[in-house]
Amino acid sequence: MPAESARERDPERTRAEILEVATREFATHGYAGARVDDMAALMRTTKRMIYYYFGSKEQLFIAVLEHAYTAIRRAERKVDVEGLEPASAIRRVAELTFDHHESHPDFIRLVSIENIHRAEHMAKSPAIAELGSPAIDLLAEILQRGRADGVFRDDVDAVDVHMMISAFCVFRVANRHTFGTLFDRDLTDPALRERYRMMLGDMVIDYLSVR
Amino acid sequence: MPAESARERDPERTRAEILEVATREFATHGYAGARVDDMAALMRTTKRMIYYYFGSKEQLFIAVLEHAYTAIRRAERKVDVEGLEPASAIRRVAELTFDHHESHPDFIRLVSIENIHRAEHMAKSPAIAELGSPAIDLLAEILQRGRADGVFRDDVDAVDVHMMISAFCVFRVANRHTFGTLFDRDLTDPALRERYRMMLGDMVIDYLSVR
Amino acid sequence: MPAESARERDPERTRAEILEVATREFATHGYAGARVDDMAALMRTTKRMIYYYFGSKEQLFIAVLEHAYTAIRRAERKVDVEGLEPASAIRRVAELTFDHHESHPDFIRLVSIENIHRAEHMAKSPAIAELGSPAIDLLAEILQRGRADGVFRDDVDAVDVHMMISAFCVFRVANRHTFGTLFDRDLTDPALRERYRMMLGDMVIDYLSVR
Amino acid sequence: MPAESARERDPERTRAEILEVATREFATHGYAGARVDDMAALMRTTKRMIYYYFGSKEQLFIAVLEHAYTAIRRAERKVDVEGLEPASAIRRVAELTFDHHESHPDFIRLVSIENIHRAEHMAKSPAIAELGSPAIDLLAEILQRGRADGVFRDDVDAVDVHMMISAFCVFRVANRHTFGTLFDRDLTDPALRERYRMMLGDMVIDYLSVR
DNA sequence: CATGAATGAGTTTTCATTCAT
DNA sequence: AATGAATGAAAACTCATTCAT
Repeated sequence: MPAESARERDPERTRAEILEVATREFATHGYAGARVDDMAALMRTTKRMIYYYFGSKEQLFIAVLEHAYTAIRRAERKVDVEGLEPASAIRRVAELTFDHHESHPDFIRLVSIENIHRAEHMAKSPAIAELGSPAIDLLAEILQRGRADGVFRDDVDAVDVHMMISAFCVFRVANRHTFGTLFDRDLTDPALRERYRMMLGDMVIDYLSVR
Repeated sequence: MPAESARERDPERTRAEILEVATREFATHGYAGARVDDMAALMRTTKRMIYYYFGSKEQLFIAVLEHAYTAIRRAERKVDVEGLEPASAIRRVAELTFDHHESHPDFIRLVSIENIHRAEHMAKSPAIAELGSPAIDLLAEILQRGRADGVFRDDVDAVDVHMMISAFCVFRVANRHTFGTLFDRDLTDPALRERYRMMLGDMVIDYLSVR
Repeated sequence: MPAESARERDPERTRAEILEVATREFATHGYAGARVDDMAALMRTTKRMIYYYFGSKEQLFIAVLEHAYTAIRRAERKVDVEGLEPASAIRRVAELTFDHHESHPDFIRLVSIENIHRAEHMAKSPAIAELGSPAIDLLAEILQRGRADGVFRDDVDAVDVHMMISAFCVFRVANRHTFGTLFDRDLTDPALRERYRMMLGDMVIDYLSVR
Repeated sequence: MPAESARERDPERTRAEILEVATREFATHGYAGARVDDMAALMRTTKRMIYYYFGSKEQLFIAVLEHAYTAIRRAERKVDVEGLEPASAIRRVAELTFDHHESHPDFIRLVSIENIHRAEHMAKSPAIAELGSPAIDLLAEILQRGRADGVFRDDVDAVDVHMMISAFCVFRVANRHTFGTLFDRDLTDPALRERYRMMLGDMVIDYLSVR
């Protein structure tokens, strides 16, 4: 067994640390604004390792995106709406998205950044495409139930609902800085969290429900 | 009639051209990713003039933000909801935002970019703060009317409604690339435009209306 | 009589103002460090005038030097040592230099700056050469008297004495910053002025006097 | 034996070479007048390395100052006046300063330059402050001996004497260009060196000695 | 696996000077 | 006599990436 030196000899852990630091740096400064040197300075390993494991700044960014999307897809797969009536089920899916974005602001920022770059990096990642979209599948299923029950309108599909939910959740986190500056309201103020969480659910349900 | 020489003597025009090209470049590549050299190459004037008029890349970006926000605030001030009942008035405000974002994708991108930078540039611009928020004022007025008529719920304020509207409009444009890649739906497809425009109005009205 | 516009129509005064501002800026920042733009910003007239009157940054600097040297030579010509015995006369010349340097720190700085540039600008100015050196002439005369009286040593000439005096006076002002930082003594502290003034006189007289 | 390749792998040597070239360039052209590009052109390494090792032009200049002051302080610590009577000891210290300045004109120029900048760079260097002032300590000790012997006046301290010595030595080197131009005497002419060296000693001793 | 040193090509910024009016 | 706009050349500084060990 090798001596426990300061320098890692654990490839998995080294890779994970690079990914973690890179996620933070890309999310904080954007793709072009992030510095490979700065990342290296924040690691126990050296800059050379970033290239050793990931090849280039761009590939590192792609890996960061893959990692972030894998996490949210995993969370989506865990939602359990069994036994819930359609409206409550939709609300639960919406709240899961709300909560995930609340607790993963870096993910939101990475998505904004990737949109600035027209999703060009994501397009290079087969891994992300392969993740599928559990939330869409789930929403589709709930919508169908709701329509069968006659409680949901039938001119809207799962992708639309997902868009509506995401728009609300993403905006609250992604645009909080300009919004807060312009309208003097911190959308992520913990004191307002429950209120916005409920507003989201109401908004989606009110829209979907046949009156 | 003056010859169209390389050497302009029209400061207003020079300034305006710089601002126009800079808006495009910043919107396209982000703050860090935009290149002052590239901007210069796209102008009739030279890079030196950018510094002559704006002092630095950062101040240029601030000027670009000011210009963009001035435009949307001006549009907001022009909305006329006189004679409309509250629900229709709200819908009109929502549609104005929808239309402005539809026709100013660069503005949306600049806002995303500025959020990546935590609104730090905007904070340095007194001009933006002084623009006020005509949309908020207008929404507040309509909401009050609606509540007086007993048709709107009373646990939501103008800033909330503005957020709800903006979230939908901004997301559709700002996140269309990742959304399109992941869910295979182009949110800005002209064929879908009317549908989303109506969805937005319905969403806001359904949410606001007392049942 | 022309209207009293903000813009000068008094060439002499414009020239004088440029020279005054330029002296300050060159003295403050050095030759390379001084900025033509900054000078212009500190004037009532514009940058173009600097070129109109002086042709270039270098010629402006030369004019500044000429102006400064003219002033000290004029002061030197005014010293009156008639009726004073040699030692007192020498002391008076030394004190004149001391006082002039005390009250013209910008001159000292310009001289330091010109030495950094190996006196290359001064060499281009016939005007400075034509000023002569009243102090040297005066010192030569006093030295001769002193030697004739048998009170002064005879292995030293006027240029040496001038050097000795200048070294003391110039160093005190020119090197006060590094000296003050390193040895925690402000050589230009007004409280120490009389002391150093006397030290200078004693030093020169003690050295010159035959024991 | 390693080949003399363009790509050095000897950081100590690289750093030393940068410092050496930078000293020359700053001393020759002043702080603002020195060009980082020019320095790079004079090295085996590239401009990028200057920033790699020193971070900025200013920090490079500070390092140059530190290096220069370290050298003179080291020389001062080596003076040995044991067994010498006070007057001879003082003379030896003065001559050491004279000789060091004679052989380090770049140092003198750097000090002039730093004074043009009001010692602002030096102030940022803790290293320089920590060097202490061996010459002052030594002079203090000799002065005390001389006063105890009744041969030295007692109204002058070590800092004053150091100033007097430095003024003479520094002026001769620092101001030789303007002085030479104006009075047609090259103060650093080798033929005059012994004469000025003796003049300095005489000057200090004559001044200090009780008659 | 791991590393500190090194680098070419670019990136922002500055500056003395000149032009058209 | 005077001016605001304009500029080419150069300056400081940065960055992703690679090399020798």
